Amino acid sequence: MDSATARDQALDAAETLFYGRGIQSVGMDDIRGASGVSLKRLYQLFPAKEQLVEAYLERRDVRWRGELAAYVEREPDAERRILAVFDWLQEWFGEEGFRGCAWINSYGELGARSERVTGQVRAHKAAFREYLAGLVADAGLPDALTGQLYLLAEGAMVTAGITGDARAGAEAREAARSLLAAR
Amino acid sequence: MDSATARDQALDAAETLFYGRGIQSVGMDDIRGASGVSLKRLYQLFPAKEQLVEAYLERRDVRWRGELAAYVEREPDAERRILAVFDWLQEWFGEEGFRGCAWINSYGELGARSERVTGQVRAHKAAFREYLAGLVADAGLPDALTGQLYLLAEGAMVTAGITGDARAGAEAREAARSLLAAR
DNA sequence: ACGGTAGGAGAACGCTCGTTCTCGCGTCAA
DNA sequence: TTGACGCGAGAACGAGCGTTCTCCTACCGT
Repeated sequence: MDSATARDQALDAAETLFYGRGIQSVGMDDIRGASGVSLKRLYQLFPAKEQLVEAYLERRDVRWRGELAAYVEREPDAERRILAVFDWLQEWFGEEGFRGCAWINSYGELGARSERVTGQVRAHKAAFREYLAGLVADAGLPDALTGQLYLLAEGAMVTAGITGDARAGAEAREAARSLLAAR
Repeated sequence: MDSATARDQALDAAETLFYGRGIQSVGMDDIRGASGVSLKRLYQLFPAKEQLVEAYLERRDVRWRGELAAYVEREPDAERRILAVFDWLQEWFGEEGFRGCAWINSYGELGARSERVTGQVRAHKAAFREYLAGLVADAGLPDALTGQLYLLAEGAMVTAGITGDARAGAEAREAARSLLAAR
């Protein structure tokens, strides 16, 4: 097995386990068992657990935002694209194994202890907000809407995670529609 | 020192440390050091750490909702009371040592592992939502608004926690005002 | 005064887990 | 063929921590 595939398998296992059970309750040995990558190899690829955590969050960030953008781009109308964000969230909430936003959860778990994790969470959230800002600008809407839509999305993610109920997505979409209609 | 004050001091220390540094990174020994309550006494009062965590969340829940309600009640107008919720959130966000919502953070840290913590988080959020529902009903507004306002509040809490910026409170208040005006 | 009990300080125990080390095997170049 | 090397399996090490135990002191009723 070459380094690249070992890295991929390690990250696949890390993502499944960290997201599903939390970061602190997953040991490096669990990663080894789930990935088939030996401890020695794991520590060659990621000299410490924290770096595996960072790599997990980074790879997930790229994929998460990519999937969102791909979904939203299927909608041609600029204003409807904003609502498509909430449609996508709702679909995500309904997925098997959904356990809330990985970054919000990671922040709750490690934000007080790891600067690097906090940095990654902030970067991810800033990127998502920037993405929303772009959609708002493309629709010719005032930038003040961005923060409001962003808060709705965050509220929906955290609520869907805690209650396990995808209804939060629909409520957020409704609220977003009201805000768009009001301005 | 009698049992009641020992319990109070233990809970005071638990609240400061658990909220400020996360639950898992605070040991029972830290609680002892910060509270002055011996380990033996701690384990008499709370037979396991998880029960101290539960007691911490429960006491904080009562106080948090009490303070919110006391603040909101100072506003006589029913509709403005809803906005007062967001004013209160913003003041909270600006407080020294604010580190986000204790329940959201606890859920991120322990939600995947502790049924009881998950239960407490859900109960707290349900109670907050119910409180909002009461304000909405008192103002003669449609109940559909409740969920939307709730999501704004949750989004503001999680965002203020992650960014450390109280601006989220003002944005949420603005969004709430729009939603109230639209209906 | 004195035996008994509660409580404090902190050592001890056992487990988990991040990280490193050992050992043995297979591979490959010379 | 052989010796160096890479790698996997898993033991080992050391720290942290939840929980319990030991020992000693102080106070209580009689």
